[in-house]
Amino acid sequence: MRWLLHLDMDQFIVAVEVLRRPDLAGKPVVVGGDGDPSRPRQVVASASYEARAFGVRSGMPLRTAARRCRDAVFLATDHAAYDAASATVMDTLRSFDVPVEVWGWDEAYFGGDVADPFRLAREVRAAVLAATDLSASIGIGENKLQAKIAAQYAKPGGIFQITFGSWPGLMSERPVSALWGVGPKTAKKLDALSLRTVGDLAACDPAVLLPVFGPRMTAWLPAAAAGHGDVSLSTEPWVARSKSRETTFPTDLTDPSLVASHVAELAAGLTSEVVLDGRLVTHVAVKVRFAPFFTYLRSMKLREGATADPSVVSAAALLVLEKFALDRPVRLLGVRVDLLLPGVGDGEGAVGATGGD
DNA sequence: TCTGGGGTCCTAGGACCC
DNA sequence: TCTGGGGTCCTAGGACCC
Repeated sequence: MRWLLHLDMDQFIVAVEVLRRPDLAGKPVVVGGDGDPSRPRQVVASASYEARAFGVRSGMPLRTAARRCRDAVFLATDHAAYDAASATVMDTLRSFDVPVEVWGWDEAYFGGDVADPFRLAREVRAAVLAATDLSASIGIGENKLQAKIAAQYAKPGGIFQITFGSWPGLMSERPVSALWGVGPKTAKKLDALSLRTVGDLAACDPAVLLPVFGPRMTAWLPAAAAGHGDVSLSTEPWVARSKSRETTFPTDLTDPSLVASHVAELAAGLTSEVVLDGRLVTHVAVKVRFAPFFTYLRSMKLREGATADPSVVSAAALLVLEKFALDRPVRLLGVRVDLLLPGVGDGEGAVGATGGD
């Protein structure tokens, strides 16, 4: 029988920090930004269960977190540490004889044709704990959606199984937002159609969805609500489609020449990084967030085709920047470069598509 | 709750071509 | 010629996730 399992590390970022600071175990810990909650424009990346008990949530401003939980210990985010811990977790998972599909720092799908998924889950959980001292929860399902949701039921540190048989009993009364892929906007649109629970959505006539959602969503929503999901496992290493970097300034930028130099630097820096991975840049996008919070994105395909030249990309980024009227204080600047997929020609330089009939 | 950073995918409209 | 029926490319924006 084919089983999909989902490994989900428990409060991963905080857990990695506590490994380095064992004295913090069992305490309210909040990780985010530079770890200084007195500075504005920083948010919570991860909060320990003890901090969550005070209402601290990821995405919340650090200042708010500090107000809600006076005794919390605040720590700066340390991507390199999470990268390293994640690599150990995934290597451990890959040491089992099953396909593994990594989903970010702290999640992975695995499994396939396994006789005893609970046994596999127990062994994986024990191996991860032994290798990293980190706790994982594991969901078992007949597809990825079921496995992913099962992992939430398994938290913390447990194993939980969902099947088509148990799905309605577990999910029918839950809000549509419990489904992976249904966010606040979609939930609101569904609410306007009086579709509030997963059960409502599973039983609805797709014809009522079609005017509000596109054909894809219309097909997907009721299927997901009935517990259907992807059963494939791709072991292909993840290939980035794009790479971006953005900065929120502690105080707004008002000098357009500073804005321009910052954009040029971001673009050149990103290009240098992706070139190290043997990638070429095809498009460049510039993101500007004006005070108080108006965000715009403008982009351009590189006229000269895919390039590895940082100066070409930064010149293009400046061209894109000209699409903005920089007449207001700038709160955030970002640059994204889109990457040529390896093994794909970009058409530039290809001979004579002169065609015609 | 004055609201980060890094990603992916989908849709829609306009330009342009045959 | 006052008007069609595709198709593709490009950009903007929306939505979602961790």
